[in-house]
Amino acid sequence: MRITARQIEIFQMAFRQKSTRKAADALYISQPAISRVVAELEAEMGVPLFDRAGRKFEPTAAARSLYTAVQQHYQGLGRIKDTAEQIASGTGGHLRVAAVPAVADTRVATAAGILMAQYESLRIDVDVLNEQAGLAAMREGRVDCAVVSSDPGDPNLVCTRLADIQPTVIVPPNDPIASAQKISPTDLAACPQIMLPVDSPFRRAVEHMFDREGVSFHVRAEAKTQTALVSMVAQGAGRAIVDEGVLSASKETKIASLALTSELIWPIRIIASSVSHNIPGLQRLVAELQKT
Amino acid sequence: MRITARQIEIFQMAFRQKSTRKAADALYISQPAISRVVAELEAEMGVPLFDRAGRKFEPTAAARSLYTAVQQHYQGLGRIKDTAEQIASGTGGHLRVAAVPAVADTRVATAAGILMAQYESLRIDVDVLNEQAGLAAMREGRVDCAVVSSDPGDPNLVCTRLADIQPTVIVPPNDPIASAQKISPTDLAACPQIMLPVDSPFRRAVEHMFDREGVSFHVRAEAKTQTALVSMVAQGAGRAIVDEGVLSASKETKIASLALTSELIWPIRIIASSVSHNIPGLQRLVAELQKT
DNA sequence: TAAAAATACTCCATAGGTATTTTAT
DNA sequence: ATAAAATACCTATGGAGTATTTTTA
Repeated sequence: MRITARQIEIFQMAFRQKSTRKAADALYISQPAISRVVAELEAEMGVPLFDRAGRKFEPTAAARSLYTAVQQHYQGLGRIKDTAEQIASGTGGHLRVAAVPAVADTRVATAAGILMAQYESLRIDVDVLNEQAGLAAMREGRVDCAVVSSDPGDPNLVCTRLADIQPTVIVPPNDPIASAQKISPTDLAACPQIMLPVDSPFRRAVEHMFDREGVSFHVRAEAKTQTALVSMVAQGAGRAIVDEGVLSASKETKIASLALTSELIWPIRIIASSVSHNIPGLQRLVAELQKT
Repeated sequence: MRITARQIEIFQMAFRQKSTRKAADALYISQPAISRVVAELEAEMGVPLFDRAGRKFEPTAAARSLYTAVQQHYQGLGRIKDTAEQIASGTGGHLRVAAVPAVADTRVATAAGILMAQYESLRIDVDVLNEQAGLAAMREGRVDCAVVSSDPGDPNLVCTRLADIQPTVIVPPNDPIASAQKISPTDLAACPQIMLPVDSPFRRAVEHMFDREGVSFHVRAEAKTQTALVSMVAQGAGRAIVDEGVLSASKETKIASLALTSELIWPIRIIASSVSHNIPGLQRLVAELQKT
């Protein structure tokens, strides 16, 4: 038995209208087309679907049964079309993002949250992976894009630079330097720092700054994410350098923030395959990340 | 956006196989056909679905999103085809039957029960309507067939005669005649009868028998269905003439049954429009009713 | 006789095929 | 050099149209 989508659509309308003429008008096709397709379907099933006694066109019991089944099981291509349109507009679908610890739970999570709040049927999973792991996950197809710091320079990958991170020093409120506006790396290094793990590019950027200034520092503790860093500082565990963005993301009040006198440039980039890059959902995410 | 069922089917396979070649083999069509249809779908959506870096053919994030949606919302025509096959074989669908009181809750209900037990997806609704009401319901399309006694002789209707009802006299066990084998209408009329309503053809058949024998009878009570008749007799309320079939259908033990010395011929027929008559589900019902 | 469905035919859009080219292992 | 995908081109099926016939209210 060979049943086509068109046959079902025409059958549905014929059943509802109980007339080939009306069904034809409703579907903007000719009356003989309805006649033909319904006859075809009947021949295919070997069962009469309409009773053409006189000039009537009444559904039989078989037609009612079929119609019920069609209503239950066949939303047709309508749903698919809707979903396809959402995917095409970037307002639907499922994106998997890898992000380095420095931004995963702040900028990326915020952007993902904003988009998901805005678009009901959009899903964005954020995975916290360091730079190498993130790029590896992308190549293995486990994520669709990766937010990292350095440009891998792979011609197959599209690399978009987002707003640079603005580093801020955070200290507990009772810290002697809490009331200052700015702080130099030398002053900062007087106390041990709470830092991200050594494999974090942001950690390396911080280390590089201290090196440049000829200042040595001590590690008080390590935390895996920026928010963990903030929590530790809020508990009075010590000082840390974080992305400015984390302060707006966290509701923590028991911290003071100061600017650094020395420049600490740490770019963030989003990497995707040149093909995936064109996917509207991803473009929306990039746009959202660039707003900050 | 114009998406066809074929595009979705081909996309599904291409996604699963991650290869145009393998998808082509799986669908028994040529490789270029896959290439073309996938390219078409991408053009239609304006979104790349596969990453053809090198000679790879890897689904993009958009493709995964679309595939998930397709899996969730599109069983395609498969389900419809299955249902259509069930309707075509008479093992599925929905039949609405009108039946006169004499047989509704006995023969018809039994046949419907047997078929529904046998075929999970077959539904048979039985409505108890007298002859005129049943035929009217059929003409108005409220039922698909009617089980009645007389042949309406309408050329648009197909009338199939089922096995005639075998009338039996039922009496309470303590009735003086309970131990007899046969009973004459005259003996029967000595006590008042419990009967079906006057509009029942079976009631008229019984009345006709008494008339023919020149015997007058009294009505002790009226009951709407055969099983109600049986219950009343079992409680000792009096005697009744019923269809033999009701005895096998009811589990009532507190009754005795006797044959009649006089003939009481009461045919039953099933009526359907000449078109509905060809519906396999109905034919199965007729076959089941004829077994008795 | 008018309205509804069926039939006869014609056409063309497209799904699919074959042959070939391109590209990356 | 080979395997995979894309491209070019051709064909045939069937979906849909117009014109017409049949049938019954």
